[in-house]
Amino acid sequence: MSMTISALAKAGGVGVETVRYYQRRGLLATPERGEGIRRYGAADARRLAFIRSAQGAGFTLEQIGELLHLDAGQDRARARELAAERIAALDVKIAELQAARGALERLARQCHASEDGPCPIIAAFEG
Amino acid sequence: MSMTISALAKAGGVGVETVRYYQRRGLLATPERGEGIRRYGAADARRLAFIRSAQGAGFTLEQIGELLHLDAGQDRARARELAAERIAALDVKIAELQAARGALERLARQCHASEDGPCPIIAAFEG
DNA sequence: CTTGACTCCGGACCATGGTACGGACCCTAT
DNA sequence: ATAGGGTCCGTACCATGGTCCGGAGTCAAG
Repeated sequence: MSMTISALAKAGGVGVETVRYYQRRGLLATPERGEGIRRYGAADARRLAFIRSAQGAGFTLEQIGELLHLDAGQDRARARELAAERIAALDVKIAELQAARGALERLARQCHASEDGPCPIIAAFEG
Repeated sequence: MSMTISALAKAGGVGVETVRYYQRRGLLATPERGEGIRRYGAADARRLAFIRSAQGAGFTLEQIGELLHLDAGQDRARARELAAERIAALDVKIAELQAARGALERLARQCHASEDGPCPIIAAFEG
């Protein structure tokens, strides 16, 4: 079960350059090249999936690096701490976005309702 | 009611350099300097507030520039279009963040519950 | 009328997360 | 064995949204 870098990239849904970038960042290992080309395995694919998944949860690559170096259970307290921080940050962000969404929707409706005078969408932000 | 650039920046809760950056981007006007220093007025402050506010709603500076050039009611259809696009994008983003939050919280609880074996927070992302 | 703070301006620099380039090498099918 | 694609690697570049720098000019208080 060994892949080339492009197979790994495809498996992770990223470009080859992105894999190489993650290697430079220390997020993915760079296997030895045994007289030829580097070969990647299932562990690399899982790690890449982890990175994309954690990224989807809003972790930065730096935080993901830390998570990765926590090395599966060695420091669960720290992992939980990072998770808690992230949850709090997500709560703030979600609330912000919901507020923005509500405001925008209200404005779009107002704009639709009155065809004359200044556009409420533009006017409203100025307050 | 005239301000210096730093008063304007302070009023908008940004740094002087940010004001100057917005001027370069064409988001804020650069008043004439009548034999001396540039002076800013309430209109500039409102415009700056608009920018920050729209930014809070997730618009990029480029989109804000477009909004601004729509010039208060000249093209309400386009303004509504931009708002609708933004609302849709916000919905997607909010859903993503909520999913991430749920997953993280579940994992943190699991991690707390079982002190041995691999840390679920780390293990889970690998799926 | 000098001193210290503020302003002006162009250009360089920063962080984040990649993406592209180019020459050398390797691998596989024909 | 040779053509084509894929890989390797360093380096440069990209977009976004700023942030800082240095030298010259300006302004207000003492």
